[in-house]
Amino acid sequence: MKKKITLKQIARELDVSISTVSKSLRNSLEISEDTRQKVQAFAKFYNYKPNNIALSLKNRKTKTICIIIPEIIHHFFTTIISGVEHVANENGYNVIICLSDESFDKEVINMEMLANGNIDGFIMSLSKETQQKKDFHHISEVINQGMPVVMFDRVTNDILCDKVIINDHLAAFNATQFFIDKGLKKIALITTVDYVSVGKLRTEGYVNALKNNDIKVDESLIIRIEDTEHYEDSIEQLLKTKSPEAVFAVNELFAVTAIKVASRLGIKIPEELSIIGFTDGLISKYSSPSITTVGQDGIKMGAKAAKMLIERLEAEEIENSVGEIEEHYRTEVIETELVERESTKS
Amino acid sequence: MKKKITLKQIARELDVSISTVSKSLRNSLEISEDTRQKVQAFAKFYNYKPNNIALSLKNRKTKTICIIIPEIIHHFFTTIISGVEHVANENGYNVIICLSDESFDKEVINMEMLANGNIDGFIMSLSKETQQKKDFHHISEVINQGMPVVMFDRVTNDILCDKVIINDHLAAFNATQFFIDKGLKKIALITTVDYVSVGKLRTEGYVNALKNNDIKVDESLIIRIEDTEHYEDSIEQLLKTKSPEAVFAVNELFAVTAIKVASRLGIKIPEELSIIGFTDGLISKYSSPSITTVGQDGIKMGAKAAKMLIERLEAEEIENSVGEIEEHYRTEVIETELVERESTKS
DNA sequence: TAGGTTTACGAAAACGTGATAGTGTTGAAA
DNA sequence: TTTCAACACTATCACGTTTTCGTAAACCTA
Repeated sequence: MKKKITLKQIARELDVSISTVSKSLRNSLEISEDTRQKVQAFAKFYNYKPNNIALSLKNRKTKTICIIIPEIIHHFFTTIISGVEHVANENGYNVIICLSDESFDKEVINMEMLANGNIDGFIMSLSKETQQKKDFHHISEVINQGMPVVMFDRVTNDILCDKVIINDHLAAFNATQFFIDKGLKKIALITTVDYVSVGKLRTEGYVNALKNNDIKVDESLIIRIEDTEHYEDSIEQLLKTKSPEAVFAVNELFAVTAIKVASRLGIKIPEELSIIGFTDGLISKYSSPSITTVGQDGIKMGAKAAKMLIERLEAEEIENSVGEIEEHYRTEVIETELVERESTKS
Repeated sequence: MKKKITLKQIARELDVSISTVSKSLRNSLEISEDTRQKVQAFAKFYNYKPNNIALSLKNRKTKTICIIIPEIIHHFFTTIISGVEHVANENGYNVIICLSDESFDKEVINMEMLANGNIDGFIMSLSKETQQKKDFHHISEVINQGMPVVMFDRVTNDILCDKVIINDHLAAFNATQFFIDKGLKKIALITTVDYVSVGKLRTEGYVNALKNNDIKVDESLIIRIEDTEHYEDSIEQLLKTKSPEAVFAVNELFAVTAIKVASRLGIKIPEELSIIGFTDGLISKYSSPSITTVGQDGIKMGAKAAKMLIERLEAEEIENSVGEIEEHYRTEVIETELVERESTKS
């Protein structure tokens, strides 16, 4: 077992100073051709590679970014990671992932931990608990220390920073309008409780679409699901007692569950019931019937977020030498599109 | 914007030495009660937290581990991450993820990059390309430098290290035997090309189960799918021309595709065709009919791998002070179980 | 040959921390 | 009065880099 070699060891071995070794390896003109070659050959032979931690300490940057997500066993977040990772790697950055497990405390601990030098910036989506508590001090603190943060999907207006979102409101509006255009009026909504920002926005989009078409909003057609809940029964109740013509579900799981329940009840899809879900994941694609869904491109979203973060990081470097910091935060909107499949009439 | 404060700044501010500050904060008895309190109050007020990078440099360990996976948009690997992350966090470790995208080069680059001080150890599953090339020099090099590696799922015998696997052979054997016990004999296999280690093992398990029951292995009932391939047609061909009674697929996607094709062809499941997949992911669960599958507990597997790695890291610390290193590598086998659902007769 | 310039290298500081080894003052025991 | 210990703190080093500054020696110029 041969441990990694350091500049110091090379210096001792070749009987020159550490500076000389360092300069030789960086091809400084200060060093004679002779010495340079000697050092480089030696370094190559012993497979010298600079220690990244030492470099991080010296340069005050780690070339590592952290992405905090509420859940990883969730196709959407997986695609986000994929997008982030790709862009990060292209720019020489590593990615640390942290899972908040939808918990406020874990989110705080992770951020505080990593903010102490480990990383250069954060990309994050808020946990449910954080959104519920509306406590964002850990985020503002980090930003205050000069570390850039980019939020995506589940964001908040209480924090000023770069953001990447989809237009949840519009997407839900369009999905609902899609039903209406097909002549369907009794449209049910399966959504989350209101503190989940995207759930709330999607609910609003649904409501507005109905209002816009002079359709009365029937609260009994709307079910709001708490996360822990066993929601299959609620959906069954809805389909049985209300027999809606269409169901708009704010995520994949709700949509596929609606399909399961419907087929158990002998309701034909899409003839008797049309269904649109949210998030174009594997489930929607491989379910039978496959599910028409609002596609949100996680890869694009993750890539955008990473790009914004890295741009800010590189900009910082210049600013640091120049002087004043330009704090102009942007909010990027990623477009959605309705992916039509078998769960809706064509 | 107030940047993070350092020991040095506190020292200057309070007009004491850096050592005094450091010791005060670590509650050293060398420092008077008075000074200690003063320093601690000041540090708390300015929210002092030690810089992790500096600590890493000093202690020669980063409390960070890296997990390299071939793909993230894949439920199994996602559960692995989840398992690793959980155990890592419990033990105060951070997790860096790297995606090899099934590419040998990316795997090498990632490892070489991070091996230079960034992390304390690796958890990895080989990329397809690496398995194909059978080139593992990057891994042995890292191990040679004294950095522990734990391999999971896609492993190789060419490298000596800790491993976590499932008994792919036995799992496939049992799944096939399950069909046979139901009186099915014409059993098709949808598998991967042979260089994917797990694919190969599962194929062998299938073959052995047949042989064990004196059923002739019919090569025309076996299709081997290259990753890039558009495999839907091959499956359709198989079902149409061979009309098997059962299909054993070595992953979820192959299984669900077989179901799609079968229902398009009007083949009734499970009456005319039984299907068993591999990996108990969301697709198997939410497909209609839902898919009977060989469940491999990714969370348990990831957790085990993380535990093995961390144990080795903590052991190293002791060894370093004691002397000789005990290199006794273990291979843990995670049990699988058949999750029966609608795609097989009960 | 004195003065200046180039060449080729080394010393030291800095990044932030923690451990080890000192140091000066005080008070008490011999 | 001397000696020694206890106390409360400081100096220094080390981790591995890079970079700035300094400086011998060699060379050139007038």
